[in-house]
Amino acid sequence: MSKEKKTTSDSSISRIADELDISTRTIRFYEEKGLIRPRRTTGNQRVYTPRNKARLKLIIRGKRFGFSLDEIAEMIGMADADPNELEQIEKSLKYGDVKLKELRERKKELTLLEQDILATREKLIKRKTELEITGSSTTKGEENEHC
Amino acid sequence: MSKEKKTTSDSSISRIADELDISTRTIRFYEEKGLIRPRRTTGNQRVYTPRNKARLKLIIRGKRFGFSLDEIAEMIGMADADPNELEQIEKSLKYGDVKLKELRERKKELTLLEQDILATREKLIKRKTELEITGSSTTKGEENEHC
DNA sequence: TTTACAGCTTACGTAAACGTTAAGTTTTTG
DNA sequence: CAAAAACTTAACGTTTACGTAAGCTGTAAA
Repeated sequence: MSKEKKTTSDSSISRIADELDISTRTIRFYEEKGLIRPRRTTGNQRVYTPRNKARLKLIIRGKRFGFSLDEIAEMIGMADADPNELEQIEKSLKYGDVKLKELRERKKELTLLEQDILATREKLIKRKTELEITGSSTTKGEENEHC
Repeated sequence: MSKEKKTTSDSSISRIADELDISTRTIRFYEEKGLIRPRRTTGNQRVYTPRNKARLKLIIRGKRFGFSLDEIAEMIGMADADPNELEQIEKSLKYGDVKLKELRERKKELTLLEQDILATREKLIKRKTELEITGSSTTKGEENEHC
């Protein structure tokens, strides 16, 4: 009976773009790639539900970890994938598991990267202190290698 | 007195490429960008020390987190930056700190992403179970939205 | 020594992920 | 109701991060 829900929280593409700090072009691009599929008004303009917005956030988050859009698509499921197809569900599940593993791998690497940066930091500070103490005439040798 | 060290562990570009599972082109490209600067033989061929190799690993690791090569360069320091320049050191330190913060931010988001995928997983499993129980005639309504 | 392979530089090609007009439609607002 | 703001599709432009091929040189093995 109540088919049209003016949920108020639904918003236009530019509002969403503002809120998520991305361009409208980017949002449309993600739609082109099949990552989202917002409803349209009678005038063919895009309408985004909070659900759609959450999905966009998810995409953005995935991107920050170096995943390509294609990878993200497979991770969170294409917007036009039929959720009634068992086969499709199985596939998504399997892919999700693989990605979870990858994700945890990266979690470890993240720590390693952090340590690398910290190590570089230490060396820089040491070198800095050296320079500050010895004044400025310490051009010993021609060792041109550093971290 | 002993200037030339044939450290045996030093290796050619193709060996390194193999070991790190990247192309020689990629390695040369990183050099073009100023990220590494290996020594050369008298015949002008590139020689990579373990140190150089470690640096490459670091670059690769950074890339896996969606950092651009330019960002990585600033994070770990350009290969041709003069380490005697105090100003340069200060700059690198500051940038490193910024990146450390970013990195920790991402660490948190990584967990969020993980949870998102787990949530999707749960829903998929639920849906799957539903489908398996009801046989195949559950086209209730036209709810065409999903995670 | 010769030959074949690995490496070097130079340079054009390409895919991904948008940016940027352009030209027309819809919706909002004075 | 008409102007202005927001939206639409379409298409070409741009940057990043390499791929690939050409043409030459150095180097290891027969």
